[in-house]
Amino acid sequence: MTELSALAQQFPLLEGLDEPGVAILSRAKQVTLPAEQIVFHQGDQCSHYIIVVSGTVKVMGRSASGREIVLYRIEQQGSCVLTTSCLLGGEQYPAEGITETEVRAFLLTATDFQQALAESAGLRRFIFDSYGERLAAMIGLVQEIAFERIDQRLAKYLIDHSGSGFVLLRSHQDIADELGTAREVISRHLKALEQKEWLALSRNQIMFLNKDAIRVLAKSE
Amino acid sequence: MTELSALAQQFPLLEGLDEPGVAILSRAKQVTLPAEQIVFHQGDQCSHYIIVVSGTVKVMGRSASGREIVLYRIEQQGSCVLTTSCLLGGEQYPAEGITETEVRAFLLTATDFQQALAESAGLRRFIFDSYGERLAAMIGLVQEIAFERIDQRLAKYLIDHSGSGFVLLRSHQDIADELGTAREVISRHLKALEQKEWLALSRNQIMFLNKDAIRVLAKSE
DNA sequence: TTGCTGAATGTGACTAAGTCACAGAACTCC
DNA sequence: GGAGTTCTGTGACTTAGTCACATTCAGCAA
Repeated sequence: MTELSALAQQFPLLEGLDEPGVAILSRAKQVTLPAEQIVFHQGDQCSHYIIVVSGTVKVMGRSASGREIVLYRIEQQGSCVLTTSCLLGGEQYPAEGITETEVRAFLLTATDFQQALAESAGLRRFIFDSYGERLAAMIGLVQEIAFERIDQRLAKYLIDHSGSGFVLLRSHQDIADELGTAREVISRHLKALEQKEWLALSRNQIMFLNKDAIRVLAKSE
Repeated sequence: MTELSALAQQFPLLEGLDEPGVAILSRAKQVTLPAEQIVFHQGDQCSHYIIVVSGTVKVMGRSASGREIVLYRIEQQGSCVLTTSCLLGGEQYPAEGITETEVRAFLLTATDFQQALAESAGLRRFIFDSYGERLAAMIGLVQEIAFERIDQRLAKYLIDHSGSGFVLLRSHQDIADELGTAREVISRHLKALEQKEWLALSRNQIMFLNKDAIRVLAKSE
């Protein structure tokens, strides 16, 4: 319980959480996972419900031919997972989860999870919100893949993953895996942007020369 | 209430539903929508939670250039919607819903919906299950679009939408809109299948000559 | 029956994306 | 400073998507 209250500072969910919710969370197992750790495989049975306290978990799909695509991220400060559907439906994970950073998380058993849904309005709300965000994001992703051009999606990626910086340290393969396409495709588009003098490329590094132009490309095309 | 019990026969959810659940559903507005009716637009605010009793609602996205893709269907006998996330988060629909057949449905207000979550284990279970199925289906769809070839997806479509019959009445445009691609692409692939003598094509009609071959194509390729 | 109209389908030419098979560069670690 | 690994570049080719039409078909009206 002291540990819980230590967490509260960095974990807004806990602040003002109702009594039953606190009780359930204090029963939960707390785990710390190192970076690059596989949290669940495609095809695994789910056994626990995960609430991420800090760090990020990347959820991705993999094709037979070895291509990958990032479906979404379970982000720092609170979101949760598709564990839900598996847990309740007893189904298998349709995707793979990998920590990107060190991750601290709560693990709830199926029973505790059901109880959380039944008894804690706060947790219920939290779980539903995460679920909803995820579904909306997936709908957006489907439309992006189906309708948008790679150069625009690439621009969006560059903007989203560079924050306010002017250098992005990432290999072409990393980017291809995020967007669900082939490395060559990314290499060629990056090269085209370099020829426009919007970027400067070197091994594992992309430097922005004209970030505004990229930003415009990311918006509408 | 008499009306409710009349529904119970065809609507498994009601059978054995707990007391609070029945109370909430009996307060719900029941509506009947004609076929081809728009249920919600992309960008609409959500105001109600929908539970479909009979008929199907098709949920689809639309691109700037006019292409469409079917995200999923809200099916006969019970499933529900992404209304959930909008309702709770006060967000907008990221997609468009259209009835494919005449549809009978319950509409719950946001308040009743919250109450259903809090008080009825049966409804909560129902809502969560639908949610989970949907999310899993969307994850599958992302991977299908990102990784699978059109001919395989087309074959899958033909098999899934023809049931046990040997004729499918559908235009090429309809199929393209379902799969999120262009009509010409579908026309060409269908023609290729006709040349293999697996199909016979005529206006608005596809006849199977070798359904097993199509079935094989749908599986692995 | 004929002719009109709108919807559905066919086709060629072209651009974009994805695959395959390498070649070459750049880093890491003895 | 090699050796091995990872990353990037490139050409040739297949598949998918776009564009601009031509053609065909069904239904209806004259």
